Amino acid sequence: MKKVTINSVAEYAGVSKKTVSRVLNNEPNVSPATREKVLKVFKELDYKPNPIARGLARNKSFIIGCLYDNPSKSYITRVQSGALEACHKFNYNLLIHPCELRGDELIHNVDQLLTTSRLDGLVLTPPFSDSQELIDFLKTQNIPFARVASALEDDTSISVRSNDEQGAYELTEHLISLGHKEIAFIKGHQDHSATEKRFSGYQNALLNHGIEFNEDLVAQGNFSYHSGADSAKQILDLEPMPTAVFASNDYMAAAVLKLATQRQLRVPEDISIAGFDNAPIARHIWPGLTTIAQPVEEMTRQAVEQLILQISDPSTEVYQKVLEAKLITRESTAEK
Amino acid sequence: MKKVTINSVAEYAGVSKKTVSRVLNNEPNVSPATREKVLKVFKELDYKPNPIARGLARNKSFIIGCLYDNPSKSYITRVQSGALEACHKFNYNLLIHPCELRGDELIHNVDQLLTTSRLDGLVLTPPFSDSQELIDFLKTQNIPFARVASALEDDTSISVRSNDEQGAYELTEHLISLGHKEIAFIKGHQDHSATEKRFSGYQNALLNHGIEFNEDLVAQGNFSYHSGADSAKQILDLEPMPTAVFASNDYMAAAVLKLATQRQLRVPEDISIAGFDNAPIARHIWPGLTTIAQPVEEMTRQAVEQLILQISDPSTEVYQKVLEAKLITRESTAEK
DNA sequence: CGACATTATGACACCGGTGTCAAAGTACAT
DNA sequence: ATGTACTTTGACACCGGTGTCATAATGTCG
Repeated sequence: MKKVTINSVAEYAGVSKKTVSRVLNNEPNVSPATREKVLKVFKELDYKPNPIARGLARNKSFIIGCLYDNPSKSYITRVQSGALEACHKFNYNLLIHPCELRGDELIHNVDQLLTTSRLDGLVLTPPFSDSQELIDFLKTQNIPFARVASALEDDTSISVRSNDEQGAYELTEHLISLGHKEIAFIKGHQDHSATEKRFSGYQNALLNHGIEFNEDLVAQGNFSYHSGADSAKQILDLEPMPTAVFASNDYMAAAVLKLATQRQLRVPEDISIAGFDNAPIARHIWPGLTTIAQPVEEMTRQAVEQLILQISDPSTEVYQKVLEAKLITRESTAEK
Repeated sequence: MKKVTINSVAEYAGVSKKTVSRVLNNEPNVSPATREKVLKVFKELDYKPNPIARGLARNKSFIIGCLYDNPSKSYITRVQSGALEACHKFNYNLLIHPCELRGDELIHNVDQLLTTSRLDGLVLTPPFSDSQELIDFLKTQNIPFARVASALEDDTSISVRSNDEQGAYELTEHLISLGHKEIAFIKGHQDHSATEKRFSGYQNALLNHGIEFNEDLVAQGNFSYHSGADSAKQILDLEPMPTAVFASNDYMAAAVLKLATQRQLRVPEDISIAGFDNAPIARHIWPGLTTIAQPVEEMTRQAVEQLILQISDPSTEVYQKVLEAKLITRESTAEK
């Protein structure tokens, strides 16, 4: 079986390569008769244009890269799923590239990625979307990129995030409205801008409701389940024990719930627990976790969609958007 | 800033394109002096070969595609992580492509994928690795592929799986050894070959220990948490209630645990629960789930590695391997 | 030192498309 | 019939590499 290329199609149809190319790309100035004829040959020969050849000619790959370094599997898959949705809408494909934020390796690693696969653009997810160093590098490389879920101020690059501060504020307010005053807080990873945002949401809610902020109630996590387990120990060992715990994501909240249950504490009767993200685990455990739903897929979908628009027309205005986060109450929080 | 291509390098170094190409690919027959000179120019101009051009000339993309349709996020990320490990070892990249098994769309969808991105090979994960239709199609397309975690017999394609039947057998035996006789079973998705394997492992263990198989104790799930919740209801409503439940994966087991806890049943005192896969959730909940650890990353890593070897040398012998599954006991199972 | 093998190098076609531009064809007004 | 504008088409260069093959340079040996 011989390969079907634009040349064989042209020969078979009795027209020039260029005319075939015109039909292929729906370009104008092809007579209906010719177009018809070529299309028929496409079918007959089952012609499939070679994307690599096209890529070479147009200097495009129709591939978007997705960078991440995140312990949460569900977060990653949600990001991927949103990105894929946008990609497929525009006939792009998605290449995934997990790598580590830390170390001088990062820039080199990304450079390597760009070298080995001509990506048309890059989606950055936290913590990369917060890395000024990486952003600067990508600008020098002149490669389009979009940032997801980053609070970092940079109005020259596409950014879609959700309102972390607002979300944390609402959740804290929810706990306060249930009568809680000693509300412990588990912080996220220091490299994520969301970490500080969520923390200030918590602090501001306390402030506005006349509750004094107590540093002893704050534990430093890093978004991983493991760090949540450590923080849980620290918090549940406090005397007096706080009546509520607000963890910066659901995995850490799940870790608190696990330890609490192990210690025969009743949740929410003895202690209320809340998370952030509305990860699947939040509803896979009992009691279900009160949390803040962050529209991860939607953020990524929009970011990638805008990225692709930016790629096709670099003069497109830079898109920056903040989506709403939403409180979801489940069984893990209750009146004090 | 002008683009640095093989031509500019050649000109600058005062040699021909071809010589530059030789240096680039570490081909022999280049004098040390020339090689040195060209390498120096690479550095000076910061030359990066264009992978697309190379791809066109060699008819290769250095990209592997990964196909999946799986409700388990952790499974997907584990698959990806194993695949990436192998890819990066050989300087390949990974393109992900979730799609649905059902419907005539599948073949068309995959065909589309192959058309829009010249993949060098494809990794199939369940249920695709079990789809004879897809396998046949890929063979006609002459595109190399490797199957992960599939019990489907096909010794002409690369396959790495774990011993599902053995794993299920051991787990069931574990429950029996704890004194359980009424052991409910939740089956997985019908399209996965692992589903039947795990089921027969369960049945054989019962048989070999003189316990009569009782069809009423079997519920049909599909590996999703949701289906686990439905099956859990069915099983926990049985009278008398079984003393143990073996779910075909950890998500479904977690659903059983959740419902049991909701109903104030004590696990494992009132009922033992076990899963399969050793997904993260198995240790993120309390009590931790007794389960079977399946080396998902390792399976995928080996599969992709072999796939790449196959790509570089089609005469390579077809690799087929069965890895061991391992029993992990946690707190969710105990003496009857 | 000449005959011959071996190594080093470059010219050129090629991979399969797209972009540019000129030429040919067609429509319509004068 | 002729001029003009517009549509349709193809020739050819080009994207940035690799493969083939001829030729030039070097090494080896009697």
